[in-house]
Amino acid sequence: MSPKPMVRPGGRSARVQESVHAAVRELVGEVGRDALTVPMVATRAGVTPSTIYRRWGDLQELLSDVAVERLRPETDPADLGSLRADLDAWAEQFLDEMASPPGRAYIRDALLGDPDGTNAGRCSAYAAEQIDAVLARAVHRGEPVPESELLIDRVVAPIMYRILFRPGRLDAAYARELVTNAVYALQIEASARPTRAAAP
Amino acid sequence: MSPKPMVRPGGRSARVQESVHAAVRELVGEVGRDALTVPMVATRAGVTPSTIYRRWGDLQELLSDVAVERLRPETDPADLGSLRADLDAWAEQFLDEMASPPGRAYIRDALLGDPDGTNAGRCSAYAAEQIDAVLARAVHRGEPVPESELLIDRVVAPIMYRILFRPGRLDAAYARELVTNAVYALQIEASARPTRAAAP
DNA sequence: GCCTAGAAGCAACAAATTCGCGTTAAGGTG
DNA sequence: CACCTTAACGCGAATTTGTTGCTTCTAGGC
Repeated sequence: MSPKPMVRPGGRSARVQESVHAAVRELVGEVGRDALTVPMVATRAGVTPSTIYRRWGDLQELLSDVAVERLRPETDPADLGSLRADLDAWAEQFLDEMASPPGRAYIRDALLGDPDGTNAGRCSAYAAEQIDAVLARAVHRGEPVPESELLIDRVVAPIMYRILFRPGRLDAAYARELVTNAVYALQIEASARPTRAAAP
Repeated sequence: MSPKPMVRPGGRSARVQESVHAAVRELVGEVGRDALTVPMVATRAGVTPSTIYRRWGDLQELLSDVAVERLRPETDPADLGSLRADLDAWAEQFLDEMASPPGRAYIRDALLGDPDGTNAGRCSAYAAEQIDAVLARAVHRGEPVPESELLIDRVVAPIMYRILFRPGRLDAAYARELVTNAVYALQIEASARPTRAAAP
């Protein structure tokens, strides 16, 4: 389906892939994402359109590819000494990047040209890896930690849902609030199950 | 941008809109969503292609339109006598509909051809309305209720996030779990703080 | 240094999209 | 109720985009 599975790792194929990706990035900056066309990208990349059609199928899958590439976090989450601080910082940065206009565009593109959900899965995996890294450090420090699934449901999901479905704005305070609630749930769980629980 | 904002409410425009929507629904069933083309829809609807291009811009925006129409809930949430029961039932049905293959397809389409987020906003509004209806009934019964924002963050968002980004399955137990946790948070809040009760 | 096969180029073709312009018919007005 | 105004539709030509069969190239294996 996605005609891109195994690009020959080296050689001409790799050069073409890189050249096409670069062309997309340049042209998005120059003429805007909406004015892009496959022939335009092909010309800039110095390849024939049929090459792009054969390898990516259509413009959307190509853009999806490029978008996922850009959504890949390039740095590990900062280590600020405590779970809470790490999560706050990570969530704020995550929200910032994802809710920014280019971030939103990348998310949309990634979902768009993705018939089988591969690219979407990759995006959620990136977030999960970052969270796992933070949790692993906390475990190493001896702190109690929540399930990473809980953090995905309570922090990542609401942010993404609002970005995709709701018009309103998102600020760092919201990210911290989500983290607070998630961690608060942890404290409850840790202290006692029944109705009454200690306040922080 | 979306050339559909003010359709002349009655008369020819309305007939064309209905005819085109119907053509899309029929053809999706007959040839499949991926084989659809604008000229094909136009022929079936008895309209010229340029009409569709002028009014919807492209196939994606048209599909987005049709998808939102289909995502509109057609019935009020059931009244089972308690907040908890109503929420459980609603969440299960919501998950069922959204996570089903056609549901996933509609969600994707709705997001896809939606440059300004109007249609996405409509989707989230549908869910919010349903939840508000459930909450309003609970308030009327004198039950303590959570903010509807909390339910959106804790129940709707995780479901939608998983549908869009994660490969795994979703079952009714997951929906109930989300509701449980959201309502559990309410109990904590209610016991730790004084207020927030009925005021219809 | 050959083979082999996947990938890219080329070119002709088919299909989709855009556009100018004349026509139709909602909805408002006197 | 006849008349106007104008958004929306139809038509067809012009342009652009997407597809396909075949050839040529080259990476990777022997």
